[in-house]
Amino acid sequence: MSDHKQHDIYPSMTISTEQQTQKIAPIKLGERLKEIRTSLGLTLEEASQKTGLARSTLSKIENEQISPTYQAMQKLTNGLQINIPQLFAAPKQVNTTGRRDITRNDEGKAHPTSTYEHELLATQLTNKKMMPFKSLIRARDFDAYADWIRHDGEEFLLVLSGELTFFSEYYEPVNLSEGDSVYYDANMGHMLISVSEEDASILWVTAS
Amino acid sequence: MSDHKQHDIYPSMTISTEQQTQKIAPIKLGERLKEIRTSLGLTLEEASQKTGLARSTLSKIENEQISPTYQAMQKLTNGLQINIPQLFAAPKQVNTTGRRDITRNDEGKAHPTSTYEHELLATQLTNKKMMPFKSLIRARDFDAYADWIRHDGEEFLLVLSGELTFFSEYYEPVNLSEGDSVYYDANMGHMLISVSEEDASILWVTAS
DNA sequence: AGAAAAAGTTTCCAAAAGGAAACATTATTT
DNA sequence: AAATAATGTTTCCTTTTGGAAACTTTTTCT
Repeated sequence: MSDHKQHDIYPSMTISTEQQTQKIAPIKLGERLKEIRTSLGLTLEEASQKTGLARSTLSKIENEQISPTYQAMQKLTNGLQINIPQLFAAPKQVNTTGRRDITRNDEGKAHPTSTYEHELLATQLTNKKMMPFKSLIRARDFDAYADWIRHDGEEFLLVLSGELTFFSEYYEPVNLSEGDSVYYDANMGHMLISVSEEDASILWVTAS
Repeated sequence: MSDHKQHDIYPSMTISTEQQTQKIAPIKLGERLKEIRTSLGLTLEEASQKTGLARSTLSKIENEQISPTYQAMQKLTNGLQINIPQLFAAPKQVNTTGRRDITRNDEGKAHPTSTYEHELLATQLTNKKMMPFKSLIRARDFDAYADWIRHDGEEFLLVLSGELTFFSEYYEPVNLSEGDSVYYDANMGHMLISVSEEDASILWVTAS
């Protein structure tokens, strides 16, 4: 399946693709190292023994007098039991807080396709970890789909009404009724087909 | 609110805490750099201009003949528009695939508390990005809670039946009816109270 | 307070990194 | 296929790093 096609069938992806890019501060390495060392309660001498770097070298790094080589940085991370991103990541992650977005029943952002009728929820918020939406499953037949739907991340769905069949690449098809739910890896091919009289309605939440 | 108390009230956290630790391979820096450079379609000369590092230096780094200094690595990441973790992270993240967990209606894992009656979903799967559960809101009063509920991550909830009031630290209380949904940062204090005759039932999905 | 010990900084030098240019290899053009 | 251009590697040399030890500052003990 081409990427283009995938977007046609699975428009939500363009939205759920909001990547939570790890905030990486171009931090002062020296300061950071000193923070780490002192928070571990280590003296330069102790850190020296743990890392195999000379006491003097550590001092110079902490005071930004030299720029350590990758080799030295590896000794640091190994010796102090931290990973490299930690060395650069600012200690406190930018924990977003205080955001809230209410979506009233049926007042989501419509996004119809040939197979699903999506209603995107919480569209006022960007940079979310999850992308929730309700969908009406229009597809009634396997052939409605060109190919498996496949995309990054994990997906959870809950049947709100009606009945449907959940097809997936590595499992037997399974019928789901109101109240049933599935959690699955979205890069495993999957597709849904309504089997009740009315089109089945589901809640879908994606995270990648 | 003490952490301990929070866990009493909010048992799901112990589960949703499954942290997706970023897999970090102690990778061969040279190989990785070459991968990045070629994938950008750059020659050593072009990369040299973008980064400000000599062509010869880049060559030596790629062939593991020298261990670049932090300074050099900063020039690399700036010039090639990547972030430092990217330089170390193995290119292909361990994309789990093929997992699937069905939870039939009312067959989740019960987890009652004084204020909520949780039914955890998809409990067969570990290391999930999201933690879904249905909850019956038993609380009828503000006082049922010792304090705001607050925890890491983001939360999405959809009212399945009944009516409830959503209290949060920075917003006016708001009433939610069947079909309404909210997305919010979970480290903003929050709590729910049923206001319909029957206890309200909701679907909750947490991601951190 | 003074002595002793511990922690941190600076100096000095050997070892390694980084750059300019020569050299080698691969692709492109005539 | 030879000539040319482009890309990548190696050499040579300067600059910087990293370590041992001297030195300074801070803490602890008498």
